[in-house]
Amino acid sequence: MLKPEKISKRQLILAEAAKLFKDRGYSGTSMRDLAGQVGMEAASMYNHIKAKDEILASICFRISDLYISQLGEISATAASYGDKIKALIRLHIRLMVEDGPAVSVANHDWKYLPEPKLGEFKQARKTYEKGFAALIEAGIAAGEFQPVNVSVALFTILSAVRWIELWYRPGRELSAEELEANIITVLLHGLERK
Amino acid sequence: MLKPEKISKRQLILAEAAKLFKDRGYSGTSMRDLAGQVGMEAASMYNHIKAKDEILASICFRISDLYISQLGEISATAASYGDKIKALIRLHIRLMVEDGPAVSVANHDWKYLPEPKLGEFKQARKTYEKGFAALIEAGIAAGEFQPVNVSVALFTILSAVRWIELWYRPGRELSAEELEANIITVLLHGLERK
DNA sequence: CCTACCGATCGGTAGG
DNA sequence: CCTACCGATCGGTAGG
Repeated sequence: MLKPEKISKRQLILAEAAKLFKDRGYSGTSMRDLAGQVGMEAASMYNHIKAKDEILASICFRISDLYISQLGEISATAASYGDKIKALIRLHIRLMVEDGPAVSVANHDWKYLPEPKLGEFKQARKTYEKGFAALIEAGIAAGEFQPVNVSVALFTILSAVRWIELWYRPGRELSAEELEANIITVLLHGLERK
Repeated sequence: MLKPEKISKRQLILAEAAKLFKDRGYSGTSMRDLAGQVGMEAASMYNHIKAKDEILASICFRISDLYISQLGEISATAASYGDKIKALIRLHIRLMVEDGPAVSVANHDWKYLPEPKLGEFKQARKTYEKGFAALIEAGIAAGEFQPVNVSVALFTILSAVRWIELWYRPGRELSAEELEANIITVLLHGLERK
């Protein structure tokens, strides 16, 4: 028999955990902090989750799975490399706006995963980075992009979109669409006027 | 009477703390971890520092003071706005390579500062960001830069240089000079070939 | 889902 | 700079 209540309680714990981990870090968040946010005693949470690090793993891998599957879809389209990069930038911004705390945890707190989860996550991240880098490399080979160092281009783009969660507040002054357009301008066309 | 030994012991504690905070986070690093790294008992460190959070504050404000004073010097030169931005990018890369762990702590662990230090640090960061933004704004007004949203340009540049410490290993494949040149190309000229 | 509790570890102090 | 120790809090379990 399915227990929909148990599933949603677990989701609630994961969602509140993402918010707390984002604000105070994984080590800085106690199971009692989290229990208070969820509205139960710390001991009761163990009916829904196995351990503190299982919460962390669940958040991190949900996000990395999402990114990897989306990258696959975007890579498989017939668009130009410039348009594929733009689609990836939009993907990052959209996920950041819709799922901010979890994205933040996957970006910063993954290092507290215990082995072997830590190794698996690093592997997943490397898979994503390699797929992204392959698009940049192909764009250079096709003459679409400048012949820059691929790692520098990759991490400049990734860092620009990852840092959004640290300063961007939706609605205030800049809409998500304007944010996308401006980041694409800076990264693809450059700050300097030609 | 000056006690040069005490001063250098304190510096040693601060240097080792920066490395541990970078790797495990502030909350994830215990005073016993740190004491082990320094080569003394946890209790003995209190002869050199007042409290754990005083270590954090010392690291964070040393870095923020450095950035603010350097920004002032660069702003005061007669260079073009493009050259001023380039000089700031080089400053960030140089400090990252020379003082990586401390820069990393100032970028990530400042949020664990207790009040009123937390407010002071946020203020210092805002001062730096406003000075940087003023250069971008002036560059746009002078027709040197494209009319992009200033916040987007500012944080795209800042994030690109801050993220370097998470992936760049000096010497391997890419020298610091090549790194500088490539980042400047992507950020100022854009990835797409014109 | 709660009460009661475990052993371990935390930042920090007393006293020498 | 060390030994010895403090009260608080940690992640987690037993038992209901």
